[in-house]
Amino acid sequence: MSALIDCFDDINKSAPEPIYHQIKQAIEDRIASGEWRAGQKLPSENDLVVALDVSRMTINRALRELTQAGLIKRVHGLGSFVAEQPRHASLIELQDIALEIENSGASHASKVLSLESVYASPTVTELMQLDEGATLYRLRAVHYQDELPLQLESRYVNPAAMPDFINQDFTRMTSTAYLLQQFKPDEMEHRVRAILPDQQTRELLTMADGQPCLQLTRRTWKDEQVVTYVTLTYPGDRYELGARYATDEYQLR
Amino acid sequence: MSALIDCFDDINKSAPEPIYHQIKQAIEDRIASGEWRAGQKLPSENDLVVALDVSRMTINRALRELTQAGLIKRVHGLGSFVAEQPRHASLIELQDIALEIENSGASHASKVLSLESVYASPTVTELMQLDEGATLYRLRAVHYQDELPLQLESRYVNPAAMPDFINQDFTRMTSTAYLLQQFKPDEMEHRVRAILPDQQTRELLTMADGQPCLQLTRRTWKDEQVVTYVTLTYPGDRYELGARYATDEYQLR
DNA sequence: TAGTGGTCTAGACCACGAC
DNA sequence: TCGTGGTCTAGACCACTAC
Repeated sequence: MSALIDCFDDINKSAPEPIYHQIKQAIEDRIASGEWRAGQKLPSENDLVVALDVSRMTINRALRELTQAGLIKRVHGLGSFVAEQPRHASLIELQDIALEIENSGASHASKVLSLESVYASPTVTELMQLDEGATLYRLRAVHYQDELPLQLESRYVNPAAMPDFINQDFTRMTSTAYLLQQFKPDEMEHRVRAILPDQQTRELLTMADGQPCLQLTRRTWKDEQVVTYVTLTYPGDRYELGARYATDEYQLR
Repeated sequence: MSALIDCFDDINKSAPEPIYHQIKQAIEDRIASGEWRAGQKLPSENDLVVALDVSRMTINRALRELTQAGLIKRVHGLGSFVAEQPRHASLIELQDIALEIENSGASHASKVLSLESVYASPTVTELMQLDEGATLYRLRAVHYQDELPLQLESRYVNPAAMPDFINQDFTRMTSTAYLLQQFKPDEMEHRVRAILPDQQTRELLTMADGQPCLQLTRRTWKDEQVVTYVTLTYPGDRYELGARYATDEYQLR
């Protein structure tokens, strides 16, 4: 067990970051990197108390929150284990389309249709809580899964929050990857609809006549400000959104 | 402040239910009942320590988890407050369609098309993790918003988990309300698609030709067992799914 | 019986917000 | 300055699991 514990050298008790948070992060990293595999037993709370020289309550909080996040499973009397299935929850998580496609074993490519500065329409002004006459960055792009178009992205970005957005090369990195690297949203809103695409959308997604699209719109906030408003349109016969999770983490009504 | 606190008489330290959980429940109840309104200040942790005669760590855990659940907001140095907007998150929460419709100010009605015991098809057998040749309860119903059909419900229920399901009168209570009253799911899975409805579905939902449907399928687990598998089909032009939430509560990747 | 996690206590120090 | 929440400690008792 000591080999598992040695790697916690990076806990710094005098850092501004709370200790329980450092512990969570360290464990998350080890699971994400594959160093700790699904089903593997974690060090016990007492092991960690000794190894890290912190109180058991602190360890307990870190492990409890990891359980709530679905990363580990705990069994009373037995121990803590890396969770079997990392839940896939694209409905409620921000996931980079490129990663999503590549994780499924396919190859991702994208084509930027336009990246420009535009005046906000009244609708967008309201949705993004802007002042009248504001300018916005607008990106339109198509994402391909193995040569087949899978997603049409139409994104507005608030220049006040992301001034460099317009200078990026989004053929090299997706807009989602760029934005996630720039900020962590405080709040998100998702809406999902079934629509009939207009002719342009149908052509961009190479869809047959009469086929429906799944359309997801998302707004994200940072510091009470709408940073980005994006509409993602998918061919109905090639894509579905999904989410699976333990219900402890959510409020039922 | 004492008036706020008096109502916590129902905390029982020797009950099997953990104290922090009883406190959470008591506060949830008061918010749900409207007794505590949005924006209202809660008693401070120290107030509650004195009033309930429990340790501050216990109070803190209850309030912290309520914060994670989005029911209250806490401001360092200021206090705890009932959250402004009860998030609407029908994408990730189980919500009774009748309540959802009535909360929007419309009237709800439903028609039961069939409620019967059937042999599980191979597909359903796999989706519900059953043994071959198992029998299931199946409910088909249409839900109306102000006379206009809004949802077609096609539900399979595991009789091993819910033996009395087939004896209920689902014209008086929705299946969701019944099931939520019977159990709290451990785990849920959602999938969302855009589809073209078949003719029967189109007629049941009184939809125009060529219009798409939004289709949500959901499986819920209790004790490692699939309890119910439901397909909810909505007219694409009359319904959208939505969710808004603080991102603290979720894992980003 | 020994090891595990679940919960709880009674203190403590600190940073933040309002005054 | 005072009251607030954020975090942490060093113990404790208990229930569960495996042996």
